[in-house]
Amino acid sequence: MKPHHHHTTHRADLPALTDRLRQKSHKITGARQAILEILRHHPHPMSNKEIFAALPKGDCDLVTVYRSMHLLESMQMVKRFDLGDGVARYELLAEGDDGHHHHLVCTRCAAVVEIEDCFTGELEEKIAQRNGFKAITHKLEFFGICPQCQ
Amino acid sequence: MKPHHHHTTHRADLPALTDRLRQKSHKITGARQAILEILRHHPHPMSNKEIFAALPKGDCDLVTVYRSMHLLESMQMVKRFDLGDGVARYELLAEGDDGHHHHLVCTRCAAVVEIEDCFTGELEEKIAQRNGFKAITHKLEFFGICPQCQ
DNA sequence: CTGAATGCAAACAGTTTGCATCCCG
DNA sequence: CGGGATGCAAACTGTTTGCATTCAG
Repeated sequence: MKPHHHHTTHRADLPALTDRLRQKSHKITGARQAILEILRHHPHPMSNKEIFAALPKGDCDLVTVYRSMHLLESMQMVKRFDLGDGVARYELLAEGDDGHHHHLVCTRCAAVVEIEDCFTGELEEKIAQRNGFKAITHKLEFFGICPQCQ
Repeated sequence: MKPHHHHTTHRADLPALTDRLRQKSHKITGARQAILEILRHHPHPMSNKEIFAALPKGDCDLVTVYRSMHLLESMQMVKRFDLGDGVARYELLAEGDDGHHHHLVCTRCAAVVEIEDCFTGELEEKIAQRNGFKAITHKLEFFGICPQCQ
């Protein structure tokens, strides 16, 4: 039985992460290390502003967070999620992980639960064929009221 | 066999639409009629700016479009969709229709196809129970490359 | 006539960009 | 030392708000 990925995937150590930067000849800067360190300790999607706020005070500029997240996304070291407000949020990806999973978001308190379940590939294939589309992907997020807020 | 809803649902005539405004004692203004008329003739989700652009020149202010769409959404006369960019888009709803359907969006040309299929309610129930959430809903959108763009 | 609806200007939030300076490799 | 990375200011987009004016009922 293949071990569950789950949140252990977020626990790659910092050297392993910076190595991935080095391999693509990007510089290992203080800002990037600090950002990766934040993401490593945070299992749920974080917005740029949240990352910035979590950073040791004045560690880098908010703009640098934006630029870093773009870089990390293009390297597939993080995955971007849209949770319905117009705010980009990111989660660290394990190497080789495509990060395909979904979230269950409380509409009252914004608590987030990771969801591994998904519908079968058949549905996607059917939709692709019927409409002649290729390379189909999907975005799926669940919303509801969490136990605490009920 | 129940007749397919599909886009015929968008074809309610203007008087029927304005009646729904009247019933809730909202005023039937030129701007609102013009906006409803645009939506009626447009089967796919439209952004505020697109609606504004489609309006007979200078028919109303962009701000009025925003305010009108909020009103129509609160009355459940339109449904809001998020297609992944941070832009709100709206589709007219038939009376009593909850508008639950999804879209298949071309990532090259932004063409949109309405999708009626969805996964079974079982999945949602399972997720609700497992996590103790209530009143679960979901947002689901498909992305791919349309026949023309391939 | 009266409150709801509108137009206009301005504020806001999230994000991107230009440019001079800085610092990793 | 050189080019990528950063900070700062400013632009940009989508959206919201305040306020005086207008108009549907």
